[in-house]
Amino acid sequence: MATRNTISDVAKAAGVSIKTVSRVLNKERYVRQATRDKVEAAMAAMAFSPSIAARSLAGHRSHQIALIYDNHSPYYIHAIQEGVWARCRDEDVRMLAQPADVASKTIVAEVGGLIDETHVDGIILSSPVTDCAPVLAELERRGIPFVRISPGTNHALTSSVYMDDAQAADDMTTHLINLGHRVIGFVVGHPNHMASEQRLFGYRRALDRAGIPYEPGLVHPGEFDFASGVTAAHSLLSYPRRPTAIFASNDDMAAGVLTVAHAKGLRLPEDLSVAGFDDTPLAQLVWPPLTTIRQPTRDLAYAAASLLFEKVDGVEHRRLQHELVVRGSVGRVI
Amino acid sequence: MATRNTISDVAKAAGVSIKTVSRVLNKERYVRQATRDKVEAAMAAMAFSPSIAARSLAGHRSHQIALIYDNHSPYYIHAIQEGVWARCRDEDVRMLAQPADVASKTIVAEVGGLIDETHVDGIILSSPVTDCAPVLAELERRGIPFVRISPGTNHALTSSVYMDDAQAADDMTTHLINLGHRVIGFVVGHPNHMASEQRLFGYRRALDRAGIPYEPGLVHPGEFDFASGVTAAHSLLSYPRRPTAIFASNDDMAAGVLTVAHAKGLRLPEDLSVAGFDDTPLAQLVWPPLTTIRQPTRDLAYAAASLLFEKVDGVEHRRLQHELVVRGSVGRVI
DNA sequence: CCACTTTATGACAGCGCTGTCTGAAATGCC
DNA sequence: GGCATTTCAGACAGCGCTGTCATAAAGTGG
Repeated sequence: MATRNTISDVAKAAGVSIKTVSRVLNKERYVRQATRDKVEAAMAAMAFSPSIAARSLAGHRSHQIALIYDNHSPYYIHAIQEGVWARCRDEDVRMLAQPADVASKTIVAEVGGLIDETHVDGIILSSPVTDCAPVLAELERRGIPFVRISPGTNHALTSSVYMDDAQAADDMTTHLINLGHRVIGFVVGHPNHMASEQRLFGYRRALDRAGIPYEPGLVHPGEFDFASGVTAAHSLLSYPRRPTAIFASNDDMAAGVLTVAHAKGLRLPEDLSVAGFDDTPLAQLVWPPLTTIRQPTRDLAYAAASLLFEKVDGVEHRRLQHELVVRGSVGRVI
Repeated sequence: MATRNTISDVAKAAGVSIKTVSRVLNKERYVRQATRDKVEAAMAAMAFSPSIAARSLAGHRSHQIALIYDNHSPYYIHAIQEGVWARCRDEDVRMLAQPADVASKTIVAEVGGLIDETHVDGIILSSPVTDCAPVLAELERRGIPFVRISPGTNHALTSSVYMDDAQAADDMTTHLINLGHRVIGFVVGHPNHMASEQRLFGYRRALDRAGIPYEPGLVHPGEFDFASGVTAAHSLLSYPRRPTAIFASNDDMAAGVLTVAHAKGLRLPEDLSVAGFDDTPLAQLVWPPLTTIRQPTRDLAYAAASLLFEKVDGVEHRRLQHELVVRGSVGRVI
């Protein structure tokens, strides 16, 4: 096992001082182009990669950021990780992916420990950690920069990226209404997620605008997972005023609705239209493929990382556009 | 922003030297219980977390390991990350999740850079990085410990955890044969993954044993994604000797087959039985739910991390058991 | 009771970088 | 040309820990 290459080795090879190597590494000013080239050639020749440990210890930066999430949808996490990671890669920064549990009493200690241990330069929070008050307070207390992805609360607090969940749910509901549906079931999302409320709000707003009275019996709680979609579907399909369409707050729950409909021998979408939300890959893996809302998850994550790196003065909120994706699971009412 | 707590602060608070604090931190011998208690109380009181940077720089360990993957199934990655992460947590070690691209020419440089930058103590490779020869050579050259999850090659090289893909595919094929199927289509997995060959091998072995001749026209290439399942299904279902069952090498492709079958108006499983592999959550989100092979992904990852931490002398290969999961997508031939 | 081992603690260097300070060379301006 | 300013490069301390070595206290055996 060869011993590690250090900037001293690079300096020796390039015939400069270690400080000059450090300058090149950090893209600082005041290095002649010729010197810079020499140093870069030396680094390339010995495949030098600087020690993050030494850099964090000596300097003010660690070249690392953390992504904290507590979400049980693998698709969502995967997209979020991918987006943040891609942006980090551009910036030569390492991403630490950190699962957490917002329900745990030790979450603040865990986040604090993470920061102390790793010296991360900044943090990206994804929903629902975005709305975990103790965590937010701790981050503020420490003065560490952070950006939130799709937060539900305290929009003025810090930078964030988001999409308009209410408008998206409104769009979908309106789409259903335009196709003739008047009795539309709705499956609410997980209560931990603020987006759940937003989506419900959008559903109600669209009904209001169309002059369709809101009917609590048509709204069923859920938890963003397949099983709760199944439960909700059973309940909604046995409601006296049986819905001609069910709009689930995410694709997993919509898949649950689909399964129940299949099991009951309903023809889709003739007997029942089903709409989802998120446009996860799952939406195209079920039958019929789901009409859903495309949530730009990966792009939200990418934008969040951008915001963090740009160290925007003050606070910036960047909204990304959703999109109604029409597939086969929703049809005109007969 | 309070300035960081260091072991000097802890030492002062506990009335001992920093070295003693270090000893407690590292669970070294030669610290009296009373002293240990004092130090631990002081650490708890100030919520002290040691700097990984300082520890890696000063010592031989970094308390970090890396998980390298190149897999496009979010479910798989999620399960792998979860398993490794859980084991790391027990050990107070940080997991760095690192995506990679086995097809890239720079992958060796990237892995090398990761090691140099982060000083990781060990590495876990998941398929197909497990079989990327240049990466394996580089790790060997550096003498860094690593464990492979479900490798397809060089079983003698280093420790690994795996399941018996061939036997699992054999089990599934035999299950289909037992239900009366004689014309069984097979969708092969991604050529980068050695498991693909294994599964094909198991399929052929089961046919052989049952005395059913192997028919190349019933085997179609795939890439482990939904789209290739669709393509394969179109091809297989228009084959002159139309199969009564299609066995796809993973659930995503099986979902593709299902979709085509629905689109063609086939009744499932009466007109066509469809089997998957992996038992990802997806298997239960489609209709009919997939008969598939449960792959203990999370447990494989957990076991891999265990193997890494146990620093087993020499090489150990730990096999985990698969399971045939019977659901509604496979039926008796009529 | 003394030499010897085992247990328990501390002093101090140094890991590989960056920040600060200092000084020399190059450049601009009248 | 002379002086201020900008550009470029190096010396050196020190970040927060661990490894090594030194030293002290406590046990052990004849």
